[in-house]
This record gives sequence, structure tokens and C-alpha cells, in this order.
Amino acid sequence: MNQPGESLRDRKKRRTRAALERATVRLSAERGYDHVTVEEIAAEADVSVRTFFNYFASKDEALIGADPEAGPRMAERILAFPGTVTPFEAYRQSVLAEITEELDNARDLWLLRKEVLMQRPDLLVRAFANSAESEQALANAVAHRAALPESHLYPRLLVAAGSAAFRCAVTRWAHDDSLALGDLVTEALDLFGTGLAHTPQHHHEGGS
Amino acid sequence: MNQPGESLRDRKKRRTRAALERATVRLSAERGYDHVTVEEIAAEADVSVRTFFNYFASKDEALIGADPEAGPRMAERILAFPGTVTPFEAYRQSVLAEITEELDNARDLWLLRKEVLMQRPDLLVRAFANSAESEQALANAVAHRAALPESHLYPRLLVAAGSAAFRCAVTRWAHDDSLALGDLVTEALDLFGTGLAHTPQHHHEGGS
DNA sequence: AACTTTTTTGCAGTCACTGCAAGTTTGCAG
DNA sequence: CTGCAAACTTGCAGTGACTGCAAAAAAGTT
Repeated sequence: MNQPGESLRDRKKRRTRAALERATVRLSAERGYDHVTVEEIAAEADVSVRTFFNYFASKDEALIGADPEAGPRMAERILAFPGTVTPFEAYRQSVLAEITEELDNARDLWLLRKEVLMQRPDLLVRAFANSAESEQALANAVAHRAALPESHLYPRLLVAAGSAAFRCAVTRWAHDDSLALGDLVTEALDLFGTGLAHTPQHHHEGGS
Repeated sequence: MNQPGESLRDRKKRRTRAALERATVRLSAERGYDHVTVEEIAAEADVSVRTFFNYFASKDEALIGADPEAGPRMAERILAFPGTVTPFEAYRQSVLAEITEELDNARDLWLLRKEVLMQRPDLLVRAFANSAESEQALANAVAHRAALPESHLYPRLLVAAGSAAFRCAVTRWAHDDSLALGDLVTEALDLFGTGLAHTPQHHHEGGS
């Protein structure tokens, strides 16, 4: 019995993982990240504490819902773009696609996460720290796309810029959600694209 | 007895802090970061474990030697530049000045840190996560310098880029120390300055 | 020397996280 | 359905980072 789709096992695993992620986010938003113990999260998700750590390497990871497939998926996206597209554009589009897809799948979770991140912005940074290896793979994809050696600065820097753009965007989004997260990320990446040497002008809001 | 310079107390505090930092780096380089306990570090520095935590909020911080005065100092540097210098340049110069000064003061420590960071690159990222508030202050200085509101994206992004540049530079430095750390940071910041939209060309090394 | 302020320390406790050795569930035959 | 192996879950015992608190020890002041 191995339907190409999913076995019972796989389905259960997915559900458990989702339940743990959801429980972590929900409880953290409710009473604050460090007033929630892993024990409580596990209880909420109806599994043992030990099982929690079978799914996530840390409480941090569970809050962000680090998707182990996200890295490879992004790499695929980047490499799938035709050669006429610059590496920067390919990367930009891939980041955007990933974000909008993620937001479509779990917008409610991200709204709750926002609450948590507003009070603990450092959690986002820490979450990215854990995915350092994943970033490495991404950087290699960019390097390949740009016909640069993997040791070159550019790919790593581009990926790091992406993280930074995402982090800044989320932080701003958390403070003022009148803008779409995707637009904020786009804005940040555009700044990186055109270069930070140009100081943007400040337009006083006056006209209607 | 309060010489303008330093009281006995201040001197002792500096020495203890330095001893703890040094012990953390030395032992971590010797046997690996997570094979060293805070207890051992404290013993090496001849203080109690509790005192360790009076000086550093975490083991991570002690390894990097997070200097609480670094943030304000950088802000000062940035604001001290004449108005004819662009914010980007002011920031770039400040980062560079800070790094070279730090390296002059404690080059040996950084050589040891390099060993540790080679095996655990995530520690650098995590260290930056803790200084999120410090980054905020820096961003505000940049905002002031650029005549932008503190809510603007640019300052935050510039500071984030600085962190990223530093991190990438250190990582590369750790793998190949034939280059000066300062030069690597400069290279990275230059890329950010001119914009990531331009893909750099790969020059095959062939001619002498 | 008496007194105040700072710094150090020990202690008890919480909690994230880990390895290990059962248990339990699922998948797959026979 | 029965037996078997692989995958998953669980409990348990242990390590180690980190915290609050209150007492001891300096250091600075009069």
C-alpha cells in the first residue's frame, strides 16, 4: 500500500508537525513566548515532550515553523528560471513566490506569529541562524545560476540580503500591517538591487 | 579617590570581563564550543559561575565578546562625519574603523574565534540576534544622518546589510585567511553599495 | 572605624534539550 | 490474520544554561 500521494504514516507526521507548530504559535501569541514551556506545547498537540523534539530541534524552530523542504524548493525555483533572467531577478522572484505561497497556506499562523515577533524580534534572527546550512545550498544554486564559483562572495551576499530583507519586512509589517508582506519584501529587495549607496529621498506626506 | 581615569573597581571589572571573554574563546577554540561548560570557563577566569552571568547574558555573548559600548560608539562615529559625506559612506567608514580598531586591540582573540566560527558559523548569527536593540540605535543614527524618519526602511536595511557583510566576511576569512578581514568587509559593502542587481563577472585566474 | 554602595557568591530552582531503551504503530508479506 | 521489520512514540534519567534571591565580601566615603 504505497499510493504515490501519501501513506498513513506520512499523513500523521504532517498532522503532528502542523499541530506542534500551531500550538507553539498559538500559545506564544496568547501568553508570550517565554511563558510557554515545551511541555505545554506538547500537551496541546497531544504528544509527548520527546516527540516535540523529534520534529523540531528547538522551540525557536517550532515557532517559525522551519520547513525543511523550503531550501531545496527555493533552489529549484531559482534554477528553473530561463538563462535570460539575471540571478538577482531569479532570486527575487523565488523569494516572492515562496512568501506568497506560504502566506496563502497559513496566513492565520503568520498573523499570530506577528504578535510574537513584535515583542521578540530577535526570534526571527535566531531562526535564520539555524538554517545556515540551508542558506549555503541556496547560495550554491545562485552561484551556479550566476556562473560563479561557489566560493565567490556574491551568492552568499545575495542570500544574506534576502534574509535581511525578509527580516526587515516582517519587522515593519508587525508594526504596521496596512501593507502586504510581499510588497514590503519587494521594496527591500529593490533597495538592495539598486544599491544602498543612493540615499532615498524622503517625501513629506501632504498631498491627498 | 575618584581619578577621572578609572577606579580600582572599574579596573577590576574590565579585567574580569576580559578574562571571561578570553577564557571562553580560548577553551572553545581548544576543545569545541559545546564541549566547554560555563562552569569551566568561570573556573578558568577565577570567578563563580554566577559572576559569569553578571557579565554576559549568555555563553554566546561571551564568545563574541559583545561590547555594550560598541553600539553607541558606532552611532557617534556616524554622526561625526561632515554632512558632505553620504550616509552610506559614513556608515561604511564607521564599520571599517570599528573593525580595524577591534582587530588592533585583540587580534589574537579573533584568530581563536575564527577557529570556533569555522565549526559553528551559526554562532555569529546568533550573536547578532542578541544585539537587535543595539542595531536599532544604530539605525536611528543613520536615519538622522540621512534626514529620514526612523520608520523608514533604508536605515534598518543599511544596518542589516552591515551585519550581513560582516558575517559573510568573517565566514570567508575563516576559510581563507590570506586576506585581511577589513578588506573582505569592504568588498562586501561595496557590493551592497553598487547594488546586487549587477551580477559580478568571474575572472578566471590564469595570467600572472 | 562606621557606613553605604557595588560586586561576588552560593543555592535552589526552572527549563530546553539529548541519548537510550523500551513500547507502540504501520507497512508488508506469507 | 499472523508474523515480522521498519518507523514512530514515549518515558526516563541526565546535562547544562540561565534566573532570582539573599547573604558575604570588597571598595569607596565620611
